[in-house]
Amino acid sequence: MAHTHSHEHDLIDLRAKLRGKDRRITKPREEILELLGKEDHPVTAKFIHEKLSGACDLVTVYRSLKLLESMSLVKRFNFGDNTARFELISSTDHGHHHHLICKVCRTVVEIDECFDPSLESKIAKKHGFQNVTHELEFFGICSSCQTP
Amino acid sequence: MAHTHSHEHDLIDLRAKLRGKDRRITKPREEILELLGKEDHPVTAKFIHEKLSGACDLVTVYRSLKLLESMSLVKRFNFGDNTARFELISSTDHGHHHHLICKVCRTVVEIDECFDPSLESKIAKKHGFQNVTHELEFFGICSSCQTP
DNA sequence: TTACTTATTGAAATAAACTTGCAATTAAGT
DNA sequence: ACTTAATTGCAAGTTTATTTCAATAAGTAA
Repeated sequence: MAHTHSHEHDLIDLRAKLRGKDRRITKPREEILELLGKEDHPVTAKFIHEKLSGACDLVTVYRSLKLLESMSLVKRFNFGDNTARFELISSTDHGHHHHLICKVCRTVVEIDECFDPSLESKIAKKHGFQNVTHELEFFGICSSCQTP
Repeated sequence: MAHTHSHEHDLIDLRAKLRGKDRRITKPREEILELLGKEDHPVTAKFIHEKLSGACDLVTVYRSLKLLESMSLVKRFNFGDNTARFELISSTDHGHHHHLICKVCRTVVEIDECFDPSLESKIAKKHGFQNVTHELEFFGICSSCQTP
């Protein structure tokens, strides 16, 4: 999904959001954003660090991702393996979409479909919650991993 | 959901599933199952260990939970905080249900509702996946934590 | 019951993901 | 260019979970 909008635009976003906030545009932040712009699926902090091969410390990757997440430029996903994965938030879906993950080879497919939003408002109303969102991931066995 | 069936029944399940499998019924396994039978929401391994206060080692809790999960007696959930939570699988929903979690106080509500299963089969078919399941959790702000 | 076999446990060490403290660095305003 | 404070790198520390291995105990058979 990340590839659906240019990373020039992400950098503009970054600059706009940082301006007048006692925050700075730094090389690591730009590089991480640029890398995420080229990835089609959520990636781990470790992956980013390795891809950037020494451009910055792993600690800086963690810190930058946390900042970018707090600025709604990046979204954190959880595929149930105790490792956070990060994806650029696209302007088309505002970061709200899901994934289909192969339980065998861990291949990831981006999913556009979602259930009807009325389910969410129904649940919110029933339990007196506000600002209800959801995290949804699908798991299965991809065609390559199916035993005939 | 766990409280919807008696833990006597879980122990029968445990014995039945372990029988003739080179596996043994042990005190830690029985105690963990019994404890889970009393909990209404998923709990962490650490929580179980503390509640059992020295009855067994934390390592044994991890190992037992893994075994119970592999025997489909217990289900693992992920609330996005990099800590696995475990819940007894009830006979009514076979462990398939979801949660609504308050982002502020982390209160958990068990949710019976789910979206139409046709979405899942549609996604499976579209991408050539088999045995597609999903993990879904809702997040929001509970009535107590809403600022007026 | 007792003896035997081996699954299971506890304790310590290890692994992996992530965070924190602090001195050195560097972005950005004047 | 100078100054200030946000940011980085490095080392050390946390937290969650796994592995190794000798000691223990569950199940079986005599």
